[in-house]
Amino acid sequence: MGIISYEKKLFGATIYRNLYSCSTTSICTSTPVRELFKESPHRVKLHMCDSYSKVHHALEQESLGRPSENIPYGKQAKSFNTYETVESFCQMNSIGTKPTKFILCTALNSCAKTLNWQLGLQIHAYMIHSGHDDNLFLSSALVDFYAKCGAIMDARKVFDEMKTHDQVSWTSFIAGLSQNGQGRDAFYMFKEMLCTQIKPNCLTYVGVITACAGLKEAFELGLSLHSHVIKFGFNTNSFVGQLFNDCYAKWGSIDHAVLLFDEIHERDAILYNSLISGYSQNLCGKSALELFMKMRNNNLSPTDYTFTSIVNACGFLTVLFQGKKVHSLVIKIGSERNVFVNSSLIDMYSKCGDINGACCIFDQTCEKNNVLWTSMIMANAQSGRGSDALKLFEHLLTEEGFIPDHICFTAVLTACNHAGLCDKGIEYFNKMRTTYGLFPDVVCLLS
DNA sequence: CTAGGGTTAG
Repeated sequence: MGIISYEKKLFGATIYRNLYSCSTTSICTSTPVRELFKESPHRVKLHMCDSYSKVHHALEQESLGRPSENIPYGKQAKSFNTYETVESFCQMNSIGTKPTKFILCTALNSCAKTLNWQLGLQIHAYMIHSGHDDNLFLSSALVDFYAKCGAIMDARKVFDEMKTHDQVSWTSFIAGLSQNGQGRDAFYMFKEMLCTQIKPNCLTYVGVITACAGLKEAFELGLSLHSHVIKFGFNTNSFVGQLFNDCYAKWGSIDHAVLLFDEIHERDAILYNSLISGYSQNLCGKSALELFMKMRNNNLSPTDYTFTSIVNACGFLTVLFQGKKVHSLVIKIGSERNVFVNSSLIDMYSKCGDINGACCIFDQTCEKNNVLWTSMIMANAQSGRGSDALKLFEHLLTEEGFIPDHICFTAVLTACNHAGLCDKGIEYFNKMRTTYGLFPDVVCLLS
């Protein structure tokens, strides 16, 4: 891993920076910008820039790409605006206009949404350079930016260095911790916030509930949070209601989830998706299908999320006719390229015994990933095509740089079992530990 | 004139 150095200019400020590789891991281990400003030859230096033409060129080479086609339909318009914001900002920069704190705030917000790490860093640099770094709005936006880019340590540093905190900065940081898998810390920060004068609002609750949903002792914490929410009257907020709905479904209390669902009167597609997924994950396929019909009767258009869960339910119920009907709707709505939907479809077709249907979906999917590949290996394995499954697996290893996980090995071992290739199975079982560092339980081999 | 939120697959 070599050291890559780069030079960036923004509004007359030049940043020199050394990075260990430009992969996303550098984001997590990055040095906070403020540190980089210390005068040191190998660190960042700030001085006046004489050529603005270089700026635009440098920025063009960065991650200012267009949003990919995978962005969910509903979010696309918003996302384009965000990209346009970044572009206008860069144009402003190239003609030498100085940005105001309002513009910086909007641009930083767009950087957070589009994960534009390089530009966000430069804005932070400019904030320090121009004395905007104690602005509450900008600091909150910065906390959000770092957290969204996965640099939670940097987010914490910005948060800690703020002179005063308000509702938004607390909420941004709590949400950031939660999004970075530090649910426990998010919960502690929430408790700390309750000790201050700043009162939480519904967005704060969204952050802390999401955090709590991923924890081991979630149920206990969730119940106390829920009573807290009811006490302060936030239970009528549809976001908060939906999250609890989701939590109860995740914890297996599907009855609780249904009660909550009935209490919410303004039901949007996401709320339906959430309960349909809850039914599907709790193996209540029939209820999932019924709710799906209800959703359609209410003129709510199904999304990729809906299809993924409902196809899953069809697979569980092994209702091929229903499954095919949903599949045609998938094509009609235009979700046939979504990798989540297609993994579910492959699984559904194979569970219903239609291996050719599964193969068709697999062949038609342009952007494949580990889960989709594993679905296809499993589909072959369970349809008695053990050797096809292994052929696919070997092809992926040699041609596609595929790194299998333990679920994939379960599929491979199932294939060996069905094809009667006991020796091969033991060979893979050993490879699992030696080559991939996966520690299987013996059940894997026995299956 | 500027900031923060929810749902999906093997």
